[in-house]
Amino acid sequence: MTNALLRKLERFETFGRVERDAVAHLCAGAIHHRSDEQIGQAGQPGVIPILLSGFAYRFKLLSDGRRQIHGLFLSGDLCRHIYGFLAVQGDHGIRTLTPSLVASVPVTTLLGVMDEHPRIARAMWANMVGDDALMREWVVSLGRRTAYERMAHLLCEVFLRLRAVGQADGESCELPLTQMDLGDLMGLSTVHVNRVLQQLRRDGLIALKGSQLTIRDVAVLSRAADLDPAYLGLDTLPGAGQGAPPRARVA
Amino acid sequence: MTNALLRKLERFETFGRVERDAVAHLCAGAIHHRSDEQIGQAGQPGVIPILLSGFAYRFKLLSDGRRQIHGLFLSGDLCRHIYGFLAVQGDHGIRTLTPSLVASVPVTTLLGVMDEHPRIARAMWANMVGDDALMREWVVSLGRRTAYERMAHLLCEVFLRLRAVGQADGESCELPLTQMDLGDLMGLSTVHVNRVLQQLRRDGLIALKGSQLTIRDVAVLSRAADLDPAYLGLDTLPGAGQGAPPRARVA
DNA sequence: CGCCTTGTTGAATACTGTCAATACACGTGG
DNA sequence: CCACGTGTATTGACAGTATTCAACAAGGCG
Repeated sequence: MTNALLRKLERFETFGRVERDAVAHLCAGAIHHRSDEQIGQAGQPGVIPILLSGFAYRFKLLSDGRRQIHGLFLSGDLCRHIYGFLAVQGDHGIRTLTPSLVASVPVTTLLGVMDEHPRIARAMWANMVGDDALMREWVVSLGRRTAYERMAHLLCEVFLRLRAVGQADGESCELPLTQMDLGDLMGLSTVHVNRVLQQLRRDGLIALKGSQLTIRDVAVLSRAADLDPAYLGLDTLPGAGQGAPPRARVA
Repeated sequence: MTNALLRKLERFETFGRVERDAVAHLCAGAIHHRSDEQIGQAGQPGVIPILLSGFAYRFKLLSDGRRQIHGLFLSGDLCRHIYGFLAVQGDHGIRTLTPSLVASVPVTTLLGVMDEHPRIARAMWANMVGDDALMREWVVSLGRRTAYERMAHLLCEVFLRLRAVGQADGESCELPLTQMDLGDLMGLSTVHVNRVLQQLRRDGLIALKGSQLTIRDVAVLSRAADLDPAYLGLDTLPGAGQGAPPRARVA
């Protein structure tokens, strides 16, 4: 299995052997986590967890126990913003959904590598831009899409993101989330998630058995989700071909 | 009137005259915009609009006209992430809510200043961390808070953010949003916004006439909103007293 | 004064949540 | 191999929240 982080970054920039080695080196020392285990504890604020395999999520609990998931991480994802090291980040938790391989990279190390390898840096920043777009899209979904559209949108998003890193098998992919997780992800009750899912099945848009998601027709599902086909950067790659970007130190 | 950006950044770092001048210099050449005018057009991707006075918002439209606002900008706010220059950013628009003074700062200039003034850089990054926390909190609100809590939370947030930059008058502040804007901000219909607002008034938590918002008791309203008192960094200032952070080039 | 935007209200409807019961799958221990 | 327990999925009935539609009021502005 090739390094998931590398695979992701290479969607934005073309790397040479040196860069590939540097990225691989970053991920050396990754450790395995079990399912439903916390990662990126507040205890180590200077460290960025990078998910090399598995699924994880970021969430917040309200005082009465309501949970909202506000980040879903797939292979190759950074579980924290690079500059997030500045903050205590005590306002949320990060947990695995499946057994996962996680590299805990000190920010200093990461920034050092980015400093030395401009192409890696550019890919990293482009990657963050994508994460932000994702976050904005979630806000749009939660605020203005119906439960049905929201679910369609989420399933599309996950499928496309997984496919982008080579983890989709044709029109199928893993979706190791319980209906409760899906609910906390999209602001719905478990029961309603169940009903919406069935509706999507009845409409012939998806199949879902166990944690195996199959999308009958991405185009159709996208339309049902009012998904902007460009937003995941699946056609154009931001940052590419714009010449040398300006530079500045993080701090 | 002192520079709003400077005021904001100085919440995170203590500046000397040199830094203050540098920040002020960044904002030279700011231009006035009228109400309901687009700023930060896609045409100039390398430029970051900085709001020096007034109110603005960032939004996305769905294909059938539904609008979701996913960013609210007050004096001193950057309307775009620093690294956002990498992307086309065509997925959303930014508009003023009131007459506003906006400095359009080229990313190169901004990064140059940050490169030269570490304290400014640190403050900028800390500021971005705060923006991210805000975004996450919005997701939580939209997903898991009731309309009543959501509204309470938003009003608290705006008031606290304005107070932090000296734009609150005691327990009152400006809120130049129509009920329709509020609805698009929090994923509610205009009618429901109206009803929730009235309930908040009846409960004695707020007063709202015209664009003047008065909060009877921030603590009580916070509790109604299930607002985490620490999340706006209103007690502790992230980044302060952590020693010299590591460094890396943006690209 | 009349127009337009914004705010307010009521009634009917639609959507989503809650509660409670049942079914199903999987792993453990007997 | 089966019984059992746990977690997840499914279903129905009902309650509650939020939306839609429609009308009207209030205020600013030319």
